[in-house]
Amino acid sequence: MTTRERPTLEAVARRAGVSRATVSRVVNGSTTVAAGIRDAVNRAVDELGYVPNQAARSLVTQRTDSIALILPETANRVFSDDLFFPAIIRGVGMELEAADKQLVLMMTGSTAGHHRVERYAVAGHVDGVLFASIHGADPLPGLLADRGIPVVCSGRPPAAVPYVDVDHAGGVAAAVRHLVASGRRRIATIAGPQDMVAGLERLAGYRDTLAEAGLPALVANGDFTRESGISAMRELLERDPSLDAVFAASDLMAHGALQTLRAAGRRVPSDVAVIGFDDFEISRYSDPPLTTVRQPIAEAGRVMAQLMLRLIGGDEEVPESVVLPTELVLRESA
Amino acid sequence: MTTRERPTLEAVARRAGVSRATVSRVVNGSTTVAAGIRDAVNRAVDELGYVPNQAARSLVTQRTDSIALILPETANRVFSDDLFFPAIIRGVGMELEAADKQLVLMMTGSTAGHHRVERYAVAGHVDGVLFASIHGADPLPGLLADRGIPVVCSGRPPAAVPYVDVDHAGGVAAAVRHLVASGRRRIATIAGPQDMVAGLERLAGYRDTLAEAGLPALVANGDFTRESGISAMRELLERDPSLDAVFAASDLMAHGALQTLRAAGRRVPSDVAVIGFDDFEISRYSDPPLTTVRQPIAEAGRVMAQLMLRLIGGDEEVPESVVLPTELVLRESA
DNA sequence: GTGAAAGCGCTAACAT
DNA sequence: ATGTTAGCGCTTTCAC
Repeated sequence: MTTRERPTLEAVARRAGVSRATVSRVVNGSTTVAAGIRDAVNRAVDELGYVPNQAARSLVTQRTDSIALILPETANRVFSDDLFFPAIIRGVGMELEAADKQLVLMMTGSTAGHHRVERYAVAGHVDGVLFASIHGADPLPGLLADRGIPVVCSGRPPAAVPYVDVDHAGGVAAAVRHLVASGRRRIATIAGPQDMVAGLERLAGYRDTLAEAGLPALVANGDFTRESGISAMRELLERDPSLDAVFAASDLMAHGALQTLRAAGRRVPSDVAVIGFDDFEISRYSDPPLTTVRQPIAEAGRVMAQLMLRLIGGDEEVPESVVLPTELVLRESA
Repeated sequence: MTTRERPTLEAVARRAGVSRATVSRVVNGSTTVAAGIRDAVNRAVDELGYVPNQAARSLVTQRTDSIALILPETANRVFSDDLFFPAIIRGVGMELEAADKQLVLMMTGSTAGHHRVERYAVAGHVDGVLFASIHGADPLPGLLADRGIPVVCSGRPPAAVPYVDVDHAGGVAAAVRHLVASGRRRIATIAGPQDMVAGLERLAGYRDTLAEAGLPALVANGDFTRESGISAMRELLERDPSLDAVFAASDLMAHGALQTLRAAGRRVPSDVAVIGFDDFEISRYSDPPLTTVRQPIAEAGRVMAQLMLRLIGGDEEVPESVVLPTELVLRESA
């Protein structure tokens, strides 16, 4: 390892024949420096390959210019073929890049991970914390907010912090109404995890819309994964062989349902209509292509990042919440 | 914003009636502190909710306990349905978590991003840098290494830095030999991008193994994406309608090829055998399920992280490279 | 417009 | 075993 000595402000100052203060001004783009001196300093910076030491700078400015995005899941879950996290990371990443902030990704499936994140944020490693999804009554967002750390959540959070969400109820209502309108009468659902806002609200939307139409509910539980979709669909077929439609709270579960239906000899959509939720790429390539509710996940990520930047910027007018629209996308499965 | 004052070492010391040095010792787990004092200090820490300021600590220790993982792609590419990056992130993440190091993910599709990363690393924000995949003769790994920053790459890098790779040639040879052994004689390939080691070596492996068997090569170019697989397969069918097998350098391209073949009325595997490379989940769910070369991507990530930890730890014996085995996984498509 | 000087909060010699 | 002291590299008043 070369472990070459990094040049300091001091070294640049000596080389340019000025004081440390002046070098600092030039490096930070202050306008009150004579052009000649500025050029001399810049030359010295280039020659020495000087880059400011971030720790020293943070120590005095109390800023790090980086933002954490917390994914409260294990790495296995975050980077499964569930494309929710990738999308939200993409959205947040684009926005932060534009603002020249560094994105620090943290996965916290374990309790130990949870603790690490808390310490990390409180230690001042980041200027703010974004939460990508929340399970149950996770205390972390509230804890950090109490510590004075700017926090923004995706999905309604258990604490009073700003959040961004999508219109689950509206999307589900559109899906279920579409099924009803096309003559389906035994409409089942495969619900998402009931410790997450997305799971809860999609199930509630299903129940409400069915009740509105005077139709009975039929619910099996899943956890958004394909495997859970496969087994939930089996359970549903067993409990009501006459069902003629199913709304799955995620595309992956809908995809699993498709497999179970095929294995059971049911045709989609003639025997059973299927609708998913997400509009991931998989829904275009499944057999048959999946009718689904599109939710703007990357957009939600962007908006989260925007809110965070405003919080950090000391903006007083930051909205408490932003809800983005969803949209039913019709394909062959329903 | 509560922006509550964070307690400092000084505050804890006053409260516990000891010196700052003693508090520092307790906080950092030094054993040379009397039990009574240690308890008093810990009590003060708890009461005040003290957490060490990371910037101050880094400034003196010259360590940050975080490691960057560079993904030299746009966010769109990293988190497409190409599961290469997720797998490597998972592997790296697990290993670093076990070592209590923080993983900092950075995507650098743009040139601007490239520059940001260089400054970030040189500014001492991280103790070392991992590269997840390299395009062409990317100068960044070499640049950072020259600066004295520990670097580990995935895939043979353009500079003399330690790297981890998988046995592309061996996997491809197994695939092509399997096709030859099952009687195929017009074996085409859909190659990966030729500015990446993985693309180059898989194509070379294809050419070598075919030459060995005395069969002619037929090559179309792709970029690992499904779309490129679709169009490359069209091109191949046009150039040689009699082809009876195709080896695609990625599962996604193989999946695209499957679609084109179906659209063209060819049956798989009876008319045309198809083999992919990756063994992503998609290969189990495609129609028909895909024979493919399994590469241990997550494992490669783990090994990268291990090498990095050893570099940082000052280990003299760090190997220059580690090559992991690949394996042909037989399914219905070939 | 530029320099001198005072810390930011912490760790690590060195004394005791 | 504990305290004293000297910085780590930078930004930022405050003088000039």
